[in-house]
Amino acid sequence: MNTALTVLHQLFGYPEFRGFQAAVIEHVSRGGDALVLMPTGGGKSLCFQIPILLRRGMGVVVSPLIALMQDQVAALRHRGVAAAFLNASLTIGERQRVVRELQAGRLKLVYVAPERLVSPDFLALLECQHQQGNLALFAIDEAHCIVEWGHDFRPEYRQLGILGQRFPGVPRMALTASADPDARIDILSSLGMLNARQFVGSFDRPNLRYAVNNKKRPLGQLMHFLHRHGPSTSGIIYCPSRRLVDVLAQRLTDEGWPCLPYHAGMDAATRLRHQQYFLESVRPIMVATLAFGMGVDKPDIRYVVHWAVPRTMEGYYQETGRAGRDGKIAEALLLYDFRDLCFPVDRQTQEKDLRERWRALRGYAETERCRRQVLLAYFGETAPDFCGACDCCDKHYRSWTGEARRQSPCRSWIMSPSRRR
DNA sequence: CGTAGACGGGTTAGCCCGTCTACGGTGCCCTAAT
Repeated sequence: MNTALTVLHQLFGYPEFRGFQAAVIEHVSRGGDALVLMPTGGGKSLCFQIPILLRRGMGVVVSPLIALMQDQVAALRHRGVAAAFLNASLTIGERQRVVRELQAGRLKLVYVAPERLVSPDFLALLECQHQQGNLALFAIDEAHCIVEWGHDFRPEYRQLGILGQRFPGVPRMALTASADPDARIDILSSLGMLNARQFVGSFDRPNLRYAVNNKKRPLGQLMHFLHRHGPSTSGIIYCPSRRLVDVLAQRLTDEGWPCLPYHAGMDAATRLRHQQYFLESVRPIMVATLAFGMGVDKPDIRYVVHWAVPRTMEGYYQETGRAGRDGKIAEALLLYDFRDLCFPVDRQTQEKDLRERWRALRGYAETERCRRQVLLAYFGETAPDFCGACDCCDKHYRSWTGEARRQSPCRSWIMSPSRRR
């Protein structure tokens, strides 16, 4: 491990490894497969970058977004590492140049989307390297995409198992910040990696305060919340539809709040501009669909509000997890209406029992117990009965009207998900 | 669940109204035709 430590010091400039980084790196550098679960900001990238640097040949990193590839490659190049990405943001000429470098063995890391990775042309390229013993490692970053996107949205995510068949002997890792025990099994079986060693860190984010308000007059509740935080505090408001994003952003703007909309129906230039404004705090409130967030690394986001229940607990954990990266107190508020639970049903949830998903979200929103405990229990983690920092634990917590936090859980008992089809 | 758009029936002018159905939200990839 001395060499890993040397790389850490000299290339990345960190004094020491955190958590189980060193254990992962040792295991993978020796050729083992691994599943790594680490909260965002826990240093996941190092877990595959260092083994790639230590092993012979080139590492292939599967990444879901061009923006993520660009960020990571820029950071690596800045440190003098021969890294590149191969994707549609490059011109044909640039792509050809990257391919030539890859063939010549001059690249240490290459980042690609799953769509390209499983294409016959790219597999043939890798085959050639494999025969020369030049494949160091496959890393599937943001591996929860296999579960969340692979079923209907980006099916290539479920074809990555081909790596184990085509390139035997090359170690593989899957890395993510959110996967419950079922999702972990799904990821590993889909990749054909059930024997991989699992490294599971704690999901707890101690500086996040969780709260749920029953949704009554949501705009009023939101305004109250925003006033409490003030106009120069940065936050994200997640909405369930593009239309609602547009309407709400306009409404808040009319009321004088410095906010901007963000969703995938907007043109690329506008989206980029709005993201830049948000990161630079010129417009500290982002009203967005779930399109906004992956790869957004703004440390001082002080709150995340959900206008409606998100689609999954993983989604809720990821979206709220974008607050408080700086370690200071941040708030996660959910405006809960039971009826919002009933709409987002997609193909993925047919596989993982709909009732299960439904029960988890409802259980979180309606619990009388500590919300942190409920959230962590979903990810298979035990936690104390009392965190002292969620609305259930904090006796002084009052919802926007000042009423006691405990409210009757609307019409919850009448309907059940089985009513749907 | 809520909503928007399509459709058909009842009429007799261009149109209102009820009912039914699909959809909501994510991003890679430019793989064929001028």
